[in-house]
Amino acid sequence: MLIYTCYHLAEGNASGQTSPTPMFSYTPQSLKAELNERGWRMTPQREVILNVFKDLPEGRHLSAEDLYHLLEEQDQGISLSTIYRTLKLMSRMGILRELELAEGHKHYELNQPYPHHHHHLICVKCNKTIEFKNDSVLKMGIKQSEKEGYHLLDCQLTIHAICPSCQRSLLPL
Amino acid sequence: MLIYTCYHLAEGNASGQTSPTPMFSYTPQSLKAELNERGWRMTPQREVILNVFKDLPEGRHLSAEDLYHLLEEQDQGISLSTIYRTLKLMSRMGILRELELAEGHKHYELNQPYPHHHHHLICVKCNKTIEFKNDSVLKMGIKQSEKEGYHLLDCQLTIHAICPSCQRSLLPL
DNA sequence: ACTAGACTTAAGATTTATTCTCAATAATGC
DNA sequence: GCATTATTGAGAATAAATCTTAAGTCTAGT
Repeated sequence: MLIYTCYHLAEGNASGQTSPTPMFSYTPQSLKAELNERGWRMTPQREVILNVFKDLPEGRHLSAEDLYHLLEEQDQGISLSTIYRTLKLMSRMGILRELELAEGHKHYELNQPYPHHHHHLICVKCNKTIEFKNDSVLKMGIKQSEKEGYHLLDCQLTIHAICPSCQRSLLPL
Repeated sequence: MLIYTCYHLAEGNASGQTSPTPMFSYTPQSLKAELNERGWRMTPQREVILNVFKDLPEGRHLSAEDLYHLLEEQDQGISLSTIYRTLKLMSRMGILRELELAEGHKHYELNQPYPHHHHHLICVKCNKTIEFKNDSVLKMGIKQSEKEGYHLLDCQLTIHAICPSCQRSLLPL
């Protein structure tokens, strides 16, 4: 069920790993399998949330509130506590990545493997965000975590900067 | 007063830039100069906070609360609002970098230029954090922000992973 | 299938980091 | 020096995220 793993990029994939494979494309079935393996359970809520992220167009990401309202509109309402718990769970499993983009709250997106894996360039003034890809960054993340014996979940290069139009603007900060 | 700028790493430094130089070593004097240039003011509180970070050993980083208590102990107490305002200001100026390490709150450290610039590998279970250096990541950050015409402030590769001992542990999540 | 037991959910209260408000203070430019 | 205006301090206010608890539901084992 392993579709693309980012390890394809690594030279000496030291695999043999039994623990969850990072940056892997999940289906409801594989999610259930992995949850059960750890004594956890699949629930309709978890499936709904996984599917929302799988259907999200590339480059879209959601906050907990966003997801809550989106599901409410679709009459698939899930409580906010469950949303928060599930986002955290799926991030820790490597299914979602937690993004710290604009101020104040986290956003989530599917943790896509190579070649969809990408990074963010953020304007600290207007919060405009540009996504960009860079395979060598991912390679270095893999190398570094292997070197320390860590099991990679996510690897993101975040660049804080000031965009051209904000450089021109006279607004403070 | 420019000591090291990370642009030394870049090939075609397109400088001529008048706006604040990123990843530059600040002194109270240069901070005052830059504040005044923008119509802002130097204050004793800002100087105290800058100095705390300059005196911090490499690898140490502080939360707003940490800084508040540290200054309280040194009888240089500064109000929490001012702490928060100053940390944000200095991050936006590129003096400090905002780190999203453990859960729940931000940490700050001096935004050191090459060759002190570094990244973080974080265990999502125990929050153990390893710093590592990688010049090419910085180079790519510079390249990417130049390409988009952004003015670089900070560039950090954050790797979320599970450390060896947490891989062995049976604890949930 | 059925059942027991453990995990999960919903709802709302609660916590905690961070921002906001506003009067008093102090840095800056003239 | 002085007027102007940014900044501070104190506490109130906000907002994201977590916790609590009872009720519901998934899973493994019979």
